[in-house]
Parts: sequence; C-alpha cells; structure tokens
Amino acid sequence: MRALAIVRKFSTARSVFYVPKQFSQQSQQQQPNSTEEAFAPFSQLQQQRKLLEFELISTLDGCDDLLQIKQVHARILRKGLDQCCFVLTKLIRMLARINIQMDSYPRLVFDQVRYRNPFLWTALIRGYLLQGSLRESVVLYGSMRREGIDPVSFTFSALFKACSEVLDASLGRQIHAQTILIGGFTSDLYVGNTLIDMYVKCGCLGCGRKVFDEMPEKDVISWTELIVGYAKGGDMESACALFDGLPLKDMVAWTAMVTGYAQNAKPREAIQYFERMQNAGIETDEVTLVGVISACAQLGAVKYANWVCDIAERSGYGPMNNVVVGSALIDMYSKCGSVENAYRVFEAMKERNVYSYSSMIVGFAMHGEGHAALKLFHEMAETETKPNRVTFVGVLTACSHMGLVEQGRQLFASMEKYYGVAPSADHYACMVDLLGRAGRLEEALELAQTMPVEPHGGVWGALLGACHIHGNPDIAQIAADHLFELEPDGIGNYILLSNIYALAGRWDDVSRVRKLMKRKGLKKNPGYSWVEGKNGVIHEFVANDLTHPKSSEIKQVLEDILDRLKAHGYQPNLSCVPRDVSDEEKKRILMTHSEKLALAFAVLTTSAGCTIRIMKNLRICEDCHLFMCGTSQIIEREIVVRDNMRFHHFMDGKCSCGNFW
DNA sequence: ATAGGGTTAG
Repeated sequence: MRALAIVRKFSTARSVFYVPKQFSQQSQQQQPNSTEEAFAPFSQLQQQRKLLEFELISTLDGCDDLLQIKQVHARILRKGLDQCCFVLTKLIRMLARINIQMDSYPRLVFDQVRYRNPFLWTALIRGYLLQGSLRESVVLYGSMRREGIDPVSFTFSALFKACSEVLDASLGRQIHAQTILIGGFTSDLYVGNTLIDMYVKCGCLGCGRKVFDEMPEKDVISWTELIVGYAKGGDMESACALFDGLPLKDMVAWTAMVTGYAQNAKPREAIQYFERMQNAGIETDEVTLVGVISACAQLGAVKYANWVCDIAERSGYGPMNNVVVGSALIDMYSKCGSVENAYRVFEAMKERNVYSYSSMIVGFAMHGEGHAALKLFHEMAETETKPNRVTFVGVLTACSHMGLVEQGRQLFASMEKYYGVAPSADHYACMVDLLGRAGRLEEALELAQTMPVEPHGGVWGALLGACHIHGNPDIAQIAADHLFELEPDGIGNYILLSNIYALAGRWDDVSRVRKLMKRKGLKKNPGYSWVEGKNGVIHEFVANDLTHPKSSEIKQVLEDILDRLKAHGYQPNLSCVPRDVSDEEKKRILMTHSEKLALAFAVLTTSAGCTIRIMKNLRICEDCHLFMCGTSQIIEREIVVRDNMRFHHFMDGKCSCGNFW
C-alpha cells in the first residue's frame, strides 16, 4: 500500500512534466557532452511544453460549445498530452460548465488517465456536484480516498465553490461536516474563505459568521465576504461595525461599503465612504466607480454627476475604455436629468453591450423621448447586441409614456417571434400599463386576467395606477384585492386605493381602507423632495415640514407665485387632497406639498436663467404638475422634476410629458 | 489549478 502511494506520488509528478514522444526521441539523438548542454535542451523543451499547456488552457477557457472543446481535445491528443492532468482538468471543468453529462464524455477522459492527481479528481467531483448528482460525487470522493489520493485544500474550496454556484447550502453543510471530521482543513484560510462565501451566497449569514468567528487566521477577504453578506441582506449597521473593526482596509473592502450603501438606497452614505476612501489614499478602480456612479444616479444631483464623471476620466476608466463604467454613466446622466449628456457618453463609447443600449433606451423613455427610444432600439437590432428582457421593458415603457398603443402592441408581439425573448410578467405589466394609461382600462383588466404567465404585483399595480389616473374605483377594487393578497405590506397600494375612492368622493370606502391600514399597522411613507444647493449640499423637504431655516421666506415666495398664477387663471386642484376636509384646508395642504417647498427654495437661492432641478420620491400630483407648468412660464425658467418614475421638463407653461404621465 | 467588490426596469 505504501509502495503504491510512492509510485503514485512519483507518477503524479512525472505526469506534470511528461515529455511528448517526438521531443524525447529528438533529445536522445543529440548526445550532449557537458552537464550544461545535457540540461539545456531538456529545460527548453520543458518550457515549450509548459507554454503549450498554458496556451491550450487559455484556448479551452474561450470555448463555449462542445464542438470547440472537442477540437481542442483533438489538439491535446495530437500533441501527445493525453495523460497531462493539468490540461485535462481544465477540459473536464469546461465540459462541466457547458453542462455535458459527467457520466459521458468527461468520465471517459478521466478514465483514460492512468495517474490522476487530486486536481483531476476534484474537477470530476465538482462537475457531478454542479449537475446535482450529489450521490455520485460522494462515491467518487470515497474512491479517491481509497486510491490513496489525499484531498488537498483545493479539493474542498472547489467543492464549496460548486455548492455556492448551485446555491445548495445543505450540501455544503455536509461537506463542511466532512472537513471537520478529517481535520486540518477548517483552519485553512482558503477553505475558510470559500466556506464563508458559500454560506453568504446561500443566504446563511449566521453560518458564515460562525465560520468567520472560529477561523484561527483571517484576512481582509474573510472580512469583506461577510461585509458583503450583511450589505446584501440590507443590514448596513452590521456591515459598518465589521468594517470599522477591520484592521487593514483595502480597495475591495472599501468598495464593498460604497456599493453596499448604493445598493441599499443610501446614496449619500455611499458617496461619503467614497470620499473617505479617496482621502485615505486608496486607489479607485472600475468597480468602485460603478458603485459611486450608481449612488450619484440615485441622488440625481448634477454636480455630483460631473464630479464622478471627471474622476472616472482621470482614473482611466472613462466611457471610452470601459463598457460597464460607460453604461453606469449613461444611467446616471439620465437620472440626473441630462439625457443629452447620457447620449454623449453613449456616443463616446467604443464598445457597447446590452446594458449600454438598455440604459440609453430607458433614459429616453424616462424623459418622454419615446421616439428616440424606439429609434435606438431599431439601431440596436442592426448590431450584434441582442436585446434582453430589460431592453423590452425599456421600449415598452417608452411606448407607454407616449401613449403609442399600436407600436407597443407590435413590439410585444415581436419579442418572442423575432428576438427570442419570452414575455415575462414584467412585460405584461408594461402592456397593462400601456393600455391603462391610454384609458383602455377594460382591455388592461382583461389582459391581466387572461395573461398566460401568473400576474405579479407589478401587473396589478400598473392597473391600479391607471385607475388612479382615469378615476375608476370599480376596476381599482379588483386590482387592489389581488395586490393586498400578493403584497400585504405594500403600503403604497392601500394609499393609492384610498386616494382613488377619495377622488370619486366615496369617503366611506376611504375610511374602510384607512382602517384596514391601521389594523395592519402600516404607516404612510412620507412624500419628500430634494434639491441640490450650493457646495453640493442637498436640501430635503417633507410635505408640511416647516423646519427648514428658510421656511418663512419659502412661504412668502410660494404666496407670491400663487398670486401671480391666480392672475393667469390657475385654480388649485382640490381633488388632489384625498381627505374629507374643507376647501380652505385643502388649499393650505396643497401649498405644503414637498415639491412646491423645494421649488420655492430653489427660486429663492438660485439666480435667474439657470434650470431648477427637483427630485421627488413619489409620483408628482396633478396640482403640483399644473403649478410647475405655470411657474415655468411666469418666472421664465426651465424646471425639471424627477419623480419616482420619470422626468418632467417644464418650460413656457408646458411640460415635456404632454400632461400624460 | 483554490478566496473578496460591479452597471440596466415598472
């Protein structure tokens, strides 16, 4: 047994430095006469051989179908590398990646190798695991041990990685238990880190934390994995606590924090961390940039947009050099109100992928430039880049915001037929939105009731929104019943329904919905708006909030504007206050809407001629919309409002949305 | 041939 093991060990080593026949014959013929010469050709051959192996491996890496892999395999055989574990391991891994049944081709390759090293074994075991054949992989692991091959730490890290790829934590737990039994591997840094990553990816944050706490030696990677885990779970406090305790913070750890805040809708914190990171002298790469760009997109502030774009250019990851950064910049500029700048970035990009096109199309759609969105979509069809589900959501919303019912229908019909994208519930939601906004509520309802995919909250939500626009409490009731079942805690749905009843004057129904909300313990999410002030300070306004230091001046400005608007025939739209109060009270409430406060503040603090930009977390109401139209005319300035859905550009008393939003 | 961070929607 022992002898066998030694032979194996030797053979394993030999197989790595296996010399092909044609080369070894050649070297024998040459008869070297000094030691130096004797080794020189051999090591040269070794080098050539190594180069060949690496070349084959990288060729394999670029393969994405069976035919290509078979061609490389033929080359491997021609070069006499049929016993080379190094290359064959890659071959098996690639076959597993494209989901070739392990029992067939990969198994054959494996069986033909006489001296298999742990890496080759691991590739096969990992393949079975990825294909869900847990039993087979356990059996194989047993045979590997019986043949005297000791697992290496790589064996376990590869297995844990496979588990995390198939998101199978219970399987990972079993293997974890095995490593504990064998002993020695759980204290390995690599194995520990893959374990944490697996648990985190599978959503078992607690288990990951336990591994982390028990690791005798941790590095910045262990920390970062957990930080990301907490961030993905929305627990930025824990992420932050961990980060504070991290002795050596590197670029990736910092990036995890920036991205974490960005993904948890805390753009200001994300930007703060990015600034702290820069002050600490940490380098910035494209991933960091994408995180902070996404934060700026959420914030919607032009100054930050230009600032971060500048940094991207200076660090060499501008739109010219990096598709991902470029695509993120397109999205950011669209969301910061400048579809022109977004398009400038789009044009400057050397390479464009489906993200670049989709972001640009969505950008046009958001700004009410539906025709530009459709034009770009057709341009895209001429390229190699294939539209995906998001691209279609983009073009369909573009149609929806423009009321292009027929074009939307045609696109929807072509999705599967010409582009191979099967319509999902999301796309049906777009269609319901398209029909509903256009006032065809019965058709929208029928589509929701007969669609072949199970409708989700988005579908009924679109219908409910349309009922709000067109004032149809009966269909709203149907949509809401579905919504309350699908999203029992979705506060917005209750408020929307109650507002629809209020519009129809059905106050009994309003109080019924209010009571329902109260019973469920749901609280209204307050509407708020914000504007960018001097020096990048963001000023936030909540409805009816008079705590801003300039409140009395703001009130004065609003009253002035109101008087002038009234002289032009403006009448407050009292139906926008869904409460059973006096008309006077309704008028007062209307004047405290957060976007009006923000508008007055902007008028107060910016100079004539410059565009006023307001961001808001909810949909802008009819009255504020009318108010903005009028104000843009009397103060002769452009006003841009970004609500939760889209942009409104007010100019000369008109809005770019054509009062259709 | 072993470990960490990334962009698009309603």
